Amino acid sequence: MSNPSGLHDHLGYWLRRLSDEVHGRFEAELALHDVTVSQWGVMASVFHGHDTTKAVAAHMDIDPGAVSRLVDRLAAKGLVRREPDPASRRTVRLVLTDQGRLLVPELAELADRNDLHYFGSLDAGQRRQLEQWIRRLVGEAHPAPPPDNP
Amino acid sequence: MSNPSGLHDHLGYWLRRLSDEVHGRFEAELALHDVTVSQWGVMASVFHGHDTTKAVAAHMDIDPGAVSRLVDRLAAKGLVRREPDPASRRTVRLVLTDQGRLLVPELAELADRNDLHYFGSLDAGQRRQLEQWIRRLVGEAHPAPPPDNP
DNA sequence: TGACAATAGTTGTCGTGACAACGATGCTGG
DNA sequence: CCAGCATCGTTGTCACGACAACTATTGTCA
Repeated sequence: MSNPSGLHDHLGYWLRRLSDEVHGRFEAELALHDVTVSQWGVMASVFHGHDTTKAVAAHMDIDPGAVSRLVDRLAAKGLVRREPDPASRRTVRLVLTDQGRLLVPELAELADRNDLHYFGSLDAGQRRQLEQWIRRLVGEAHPAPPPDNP
Repeated sequence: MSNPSGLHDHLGYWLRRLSDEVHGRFEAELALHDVTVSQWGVMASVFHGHDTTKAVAAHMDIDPGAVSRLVDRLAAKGLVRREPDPASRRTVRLVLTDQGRLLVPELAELADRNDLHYFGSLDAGQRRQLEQWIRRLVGEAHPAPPPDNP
């Protein structure tokens, strides 16, 4: 037995490895549309009704600061717009431009295909099992942060 | 059915999510020793005989450029040294300092515990199954780049 | 109501990793 | 032998995400 343990002895390493690969391939596909994976995440979030910096950050599980800068880049490409919220001057409403809205289904298609490309070799049951494990493990270690109750 | 698909509909998303969490918690543990996860990766690699920029990059599956900068930071902390290779002036030998070598087993211990913290709720069989799937999926999409045959 | 706390968003700074360009060195075949 | 190619390492540049500090606003409660 090799003491101390090495990189490859940890599931965490293989997890990152697979995650990076899936991400990397998707990134390459999206590049043809001049969009990154994270940027797609923002667009998809807004499309599905998470139209605020905070909401997008929560949905994507990343930092609001990161979202802010992602929106900067999407705005520069004319895919997303920031609009004032009539109800509060503190919040910013995120809106897809026409161009952006048209792009979303196309990119979602790519996302679906990418998922299938990587997990297609598992049968439906295995895939369900894998997803179930992952979703269970996610958050299991959380001290359960209370969700925003509006 | 919601057309188009959203973020959470993809296994790739949950994979990244779990990977980030495992990584994030480990990062916090390592921070007490003033080391990052990637930096630990380099130290562990060197400890186990991958004592070259290229070798470390291959072992960690990241860019050689990234390794170079990680070594910069580790060198600044006095954990790793760059030494000339007697056999070739083109290669750089990476060496753990005494301080660095002493740290490795301690950090490996943390890595082990972190893995257990996240995957400990799966029984041994499930854990084996999960690792087997992940390792199979990694590289399955590769066009199989020929490894360096020395 | 008016001070104080909480919240939304942005920005500064850091470490990371991909990709590409580059310089230095080593290798190989004519 | 040496011209040209391959390889190693480093560096420039970009996008990303964490954390923290800060501004502007909104909410609370005494």
